[in-house]
Amino acid sequence: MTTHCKDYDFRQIEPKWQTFWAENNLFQAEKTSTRQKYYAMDMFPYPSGAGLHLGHCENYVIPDIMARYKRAQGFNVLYPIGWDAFGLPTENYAVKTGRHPVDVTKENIATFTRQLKAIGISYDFSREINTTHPAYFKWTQWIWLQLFKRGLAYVEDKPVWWCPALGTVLANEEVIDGKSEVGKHPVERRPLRQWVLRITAYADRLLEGLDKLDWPDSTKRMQKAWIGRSEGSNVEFDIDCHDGERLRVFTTRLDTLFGATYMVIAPEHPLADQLTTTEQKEAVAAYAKTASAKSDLERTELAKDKTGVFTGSYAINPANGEKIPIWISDYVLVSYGSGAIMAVPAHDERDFEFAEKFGLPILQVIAPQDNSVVELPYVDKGDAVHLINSGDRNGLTPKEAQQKLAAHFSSENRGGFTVQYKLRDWLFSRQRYWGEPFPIVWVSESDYYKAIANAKLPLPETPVSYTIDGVIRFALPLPENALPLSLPEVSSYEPTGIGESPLAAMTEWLEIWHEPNTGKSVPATEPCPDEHWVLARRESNTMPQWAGSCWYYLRYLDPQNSDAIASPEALEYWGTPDIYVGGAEHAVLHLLYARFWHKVLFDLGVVPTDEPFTKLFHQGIILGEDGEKMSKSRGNVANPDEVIEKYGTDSLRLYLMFLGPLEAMKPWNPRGIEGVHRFLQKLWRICVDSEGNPNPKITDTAGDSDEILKVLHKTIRKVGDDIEHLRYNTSVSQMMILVNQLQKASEINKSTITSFLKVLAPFAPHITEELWSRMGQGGSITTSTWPNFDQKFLTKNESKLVFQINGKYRGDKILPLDISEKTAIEEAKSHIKVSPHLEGKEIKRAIYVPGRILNLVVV
RNA sequence: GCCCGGGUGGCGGAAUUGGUAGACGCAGCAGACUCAAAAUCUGCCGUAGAAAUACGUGUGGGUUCGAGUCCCACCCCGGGCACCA
Repeated sequence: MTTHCKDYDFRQIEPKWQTFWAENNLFQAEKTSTRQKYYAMDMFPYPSGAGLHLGHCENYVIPDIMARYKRAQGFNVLYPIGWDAFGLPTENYAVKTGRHPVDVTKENIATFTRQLKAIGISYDFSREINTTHPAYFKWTQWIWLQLFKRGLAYVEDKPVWWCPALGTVLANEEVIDGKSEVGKHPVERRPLRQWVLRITAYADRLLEGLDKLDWPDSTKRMQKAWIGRSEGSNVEFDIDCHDGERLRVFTTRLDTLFGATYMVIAPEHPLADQLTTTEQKEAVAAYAKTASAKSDLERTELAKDKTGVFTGSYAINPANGEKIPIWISDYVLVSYGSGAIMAVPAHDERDFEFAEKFGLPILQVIAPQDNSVVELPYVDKGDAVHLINSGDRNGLTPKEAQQKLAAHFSSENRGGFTVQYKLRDWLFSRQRYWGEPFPIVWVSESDYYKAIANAKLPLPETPVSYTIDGVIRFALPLPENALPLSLPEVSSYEPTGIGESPLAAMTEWLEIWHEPNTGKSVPATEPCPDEHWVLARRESNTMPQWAGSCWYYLRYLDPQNSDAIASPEALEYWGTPDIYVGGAEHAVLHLLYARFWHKVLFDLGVVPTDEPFTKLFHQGIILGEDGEKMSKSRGNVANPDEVIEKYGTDSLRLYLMFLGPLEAMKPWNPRGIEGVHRFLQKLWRICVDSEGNPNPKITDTAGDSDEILKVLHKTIRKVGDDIEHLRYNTSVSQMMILVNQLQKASEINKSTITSFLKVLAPFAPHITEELWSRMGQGGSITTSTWPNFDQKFLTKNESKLVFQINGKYRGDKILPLDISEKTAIEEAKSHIKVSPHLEGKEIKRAIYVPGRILNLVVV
């Protein structure tokens, strides 16, 4: 079974056991089991051409150790792997090389698979998934259809990032500082027809759900901030000389209404034109033009200086009937609230700045209870302040005033309490080839009604429609049984350069006769096959890369199922991951999107729970030797293949875990790995003599010293405990302490060695398999059970008592735990190092913590 | 600007949550083995000091018999958000 090497030859040992595991399918989860399940998962990789880096290794080793540990604990463990393979880099590479993305993806996956096997990750490869396989994205499309059916998908003209150099649209996250992430080309805003998902309908549930999740606080906070729930009120202002027209604002400070001395609307506000007077037309048009040319970056980060223009119109403050001017400024965002605000310069920093710049009146309406003079803007709103200059509301606290005013306006049909979110609906389409096609076709209004009359389709209550060149088009879903809708073969992945995906040029695929019941199609250039077929145009946009990763944790449960995303039995048994490990960079995007989809699936009755990831862990970043982020340009990149070649993967794994807390940023020290490598060498020599035979000092009959047994059992307990709490670094220390002890021992009982090998196995699975086998143990250490620690070696009846005089350490002594304070003081007095400090002093006070410390306060 | 997280030897990091600061490892020093080197093993390794001892966990204060750990103020580093009314 074993190799025959005399020395620790990891180059022989590691591949040997990797093959053994694969041949014996040791990591396959049982489909059904009476055993308790444990589902470990890491964020599946995007199979790039660059291969694995150390960050990946850390990411995957963390749950691997957990999975191996849980297997040893008797759990039925599911630890799967898949590929998040749609995406721009592959498509760009395909464009550049003229190769098909499918082939490029295949090649990259082969590289990743080889590397993952080389680091000994115990994935169940029989459940491997790939988001670009039609059998997988059939279900991505199916989920999308369910969203569509529930009215959660709609179409909108939205300004998006367009990169002329790349000839494509980019996602927000692909734009950094006004430039494309790839190639650093300038980008600009362009309105394009987009699919949008109504994630805002789930804002409250996404927010509330966070409370019960075992996630890093920082990530929960980020999601909370991203959702940005804000409670306030709507108020509608009448407009002077525009009878019947009202301007609605959202405010969290309704109590300051009397101090609203002007209003501001966003440049894109729908009433902007109407409110602009003839005299102001030119100025407003000029302002709107500059504002729209500004990138988001300029409008937010850089534009500290307020700009704006007067519309010429006035609103009536409903609190006091005052006429107040309506301004246009880009410090008001059209996409939040109603795109208009009431400006209260005395109590809002932004309004204050604007009013100062344009000479608008500033009226203080909130003052401290004692009416002392305060500096403006004054933003306090607690119970220690009250209203002034507010007519009959004077003297109220902000809270009281808000309630009374909201109730008043509500009765007048002029507003009332409401909630706003920062969260925007999710822009869900990309103008790319390499993504999931949308399972809909665009048809005329009459064809739509004709089609739905006889076909059984996942239809929304209100049809989704869109006007192209004055012609209205309706989104007709494909029937579910027509899925998957695959990507057509194209001759070129070259972007069209006109803001459309390469699919838009695939006329044969795009313009079709469509059979609503079956989803069958023929090119529109052919004669219409039958009278109930309709003339249709496919959607040329594709889904973003996030789509496939929104539900992959469900597909792992039952990856071959062709009738459902997974069987109800699998969904019930496996539920959701017990631990999910991945980088913090996905804190709001992937992790929020997946929660949204999961909640929709819960509402549909597809999944039994309403949260996908109950326990989440972010591994830290591995920095370069210089403490900087690893990057090719810095030349500080450590390559895992090279490290494995030099030290073996067990050393790599162990060192990555030993570096420091798993969640911390840690610099890679190429020499540091020698420490853990020596540790494994030492272990090898303890077990194997120079001829390659089992070391004769290990026998079945050897009596271990008390000291060794204590350390062994402490190690068993500590490592188990540390794994459960993801504190692997201190586990490694503890195991080193034990090995240092074992090395000094002249004889060791075999059971001590085998117990220790089991404890080390999750961290260093290859060497432990080899030594397990050389110790004459049968089978695989992978299927052995975790050792129990014996409490009798861990309970102490004596311990070191530390003597302090006035809080300073002066000596210590090993003493029974249960001695009285009096005895302890006697011991201190007779202690050779302690007694001099007591000479001629009076003991004023003694603090005695049995087994720990005796502190004598003397004068 | 706002919200988090963190500052411990030459370095990565431990510290039972208020009880000997520096576990474990890297680097370094000395010794053993060796013709020699590497590897391996043994010992030392916060600063000052011959020692006793004193001083030491970003800075300054405080609470406590006792503070890396708790409280207040400040400095620095990292992350997130950034006109969200």
